[in-house]
Amino acid sequence: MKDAFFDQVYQLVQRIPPGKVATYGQIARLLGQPRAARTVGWALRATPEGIAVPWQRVVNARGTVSFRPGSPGAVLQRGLLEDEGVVFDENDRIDLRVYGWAGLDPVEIEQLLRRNM
DNA sequence: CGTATGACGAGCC
DNA sequence: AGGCTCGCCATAC
Repeated sequence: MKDAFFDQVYQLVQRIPPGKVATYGQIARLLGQPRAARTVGWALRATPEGIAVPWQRVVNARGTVSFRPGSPGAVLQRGLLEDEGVVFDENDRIDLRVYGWAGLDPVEIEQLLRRNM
């Protein structure tokens, strides 16, 4: 497929339902690049403001926001998630067993990506 | 075309 | 437990 990895990330992240979160590594694995977690973060950082990508629904493997604590980005991401009903515990962590997104089947991934090439 | 850059993650200490 | 190192890899320059 001709789409750059970044675009694949955007396509998949748009499938995360409100109130659920996925991890960088999970997105990377679902796209068939299990070692590209950092690149997923890079892609989200570069998210075009024009398109509606729910970037706030992607957190790190520990269930925490990956911005420097107290930074504008961190406050914004947490606020957006809480507005969707996601709960942070006393350690600023999200229980992925509760709010973690199940992801998509390989077949669904293929269809999703093929649709946009 | 080589080097740098992380919104990561697993493992080691 | 919590911090630190080191590998990773698509892009940017």
